[in-house]
Amino acid sequence: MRDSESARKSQDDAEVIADRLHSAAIHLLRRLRREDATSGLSAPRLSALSVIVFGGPLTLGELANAEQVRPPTMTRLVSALEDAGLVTREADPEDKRLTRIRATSKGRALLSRGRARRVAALTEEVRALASDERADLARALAILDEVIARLR
Amino acid sequence: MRDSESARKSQDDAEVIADRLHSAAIHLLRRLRREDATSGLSAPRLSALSVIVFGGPLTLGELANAEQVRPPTMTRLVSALEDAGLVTREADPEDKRLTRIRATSKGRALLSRGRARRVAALTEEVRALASDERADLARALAILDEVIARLR
DNA sequence: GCATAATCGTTAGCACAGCTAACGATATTG
DNA sequence: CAATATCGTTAGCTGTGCTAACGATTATGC
Repeated sequence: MRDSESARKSQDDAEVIADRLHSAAIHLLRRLRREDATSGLSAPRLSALSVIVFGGPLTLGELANAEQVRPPTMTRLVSALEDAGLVTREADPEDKRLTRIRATSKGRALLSRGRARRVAALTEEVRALASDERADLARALAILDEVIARLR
Repeated sequence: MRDSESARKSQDDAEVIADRLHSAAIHLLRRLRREDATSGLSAPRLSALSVIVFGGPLTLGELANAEQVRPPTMTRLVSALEDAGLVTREADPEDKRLTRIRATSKGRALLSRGRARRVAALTEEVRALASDERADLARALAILDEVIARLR
């Protein structure tokens, strides 16, 4: 294979892979939306709660940043979680502009209890894979995380 | 490692992988939403158009099924594409209940022209990967496609 | 053959997630 | 101490998903 051909092919590959990633993400989320309903929380709310639980208390801005969402969007997500009694808002005594968001015990409980169930269907399918396939997937996810992080 | 440990670990792995997949899909789509705006079409519309262009003329039901979406949702997606002059609806002469949806030349043009641009940022990052990383990703996508298909 | 049942796509109406613009409250700075 | 910057919220828009209900058409059963 000549160099120019090789270069073109690698370029096509990148495009095809990007396309397939895009499509896979769309279809995966459409499927999971349904399963998420079982735990009573939508995917974005669950994702935000997870960050709050595992990332300790955070300000709303930090949270919006972590979730790559604009502040008004995060305000609403947090309000929904607060209404459900899963997180609390408390004013920072140092800087009263800030709102610290903290998970309640109920929020932590829901997350650990729901962890198995909320992506149950997906977990089931992943579990059914051969171990080398699972390894491929895990390796790809590490790569993907970096790709996504670099997309800022 | 004892068998029970091994079994538990593989179970945990499946759960962790499922979680990470979920999270990666959410964040990837949030990032790509912005890029899609460049081509003037949202991700779901682009995805539907792609199926129409490459899958030949389809009925609305077939399309909804292919995209794993309910008929009313697909009706609206198709209406938007039709308003943009990218697809046409035509009644089936055999069975007048059916609507055949076909891509216009404008629709085909947009897709091939926009292909590079619409996931440009993602393509860029994928292209920047080492070739073995790209291979990992491609292999994982094949596995992922099957996992998603089995999620029905 | 004709009434009944099933199928297809649409409409209506709801919930939710994303965005920008604009605004008060608080901190920082000149 | 006045002007400016930052933080979070509110208001209002667009878009995607759903279910329920409905007309139009086709298939079925008597």
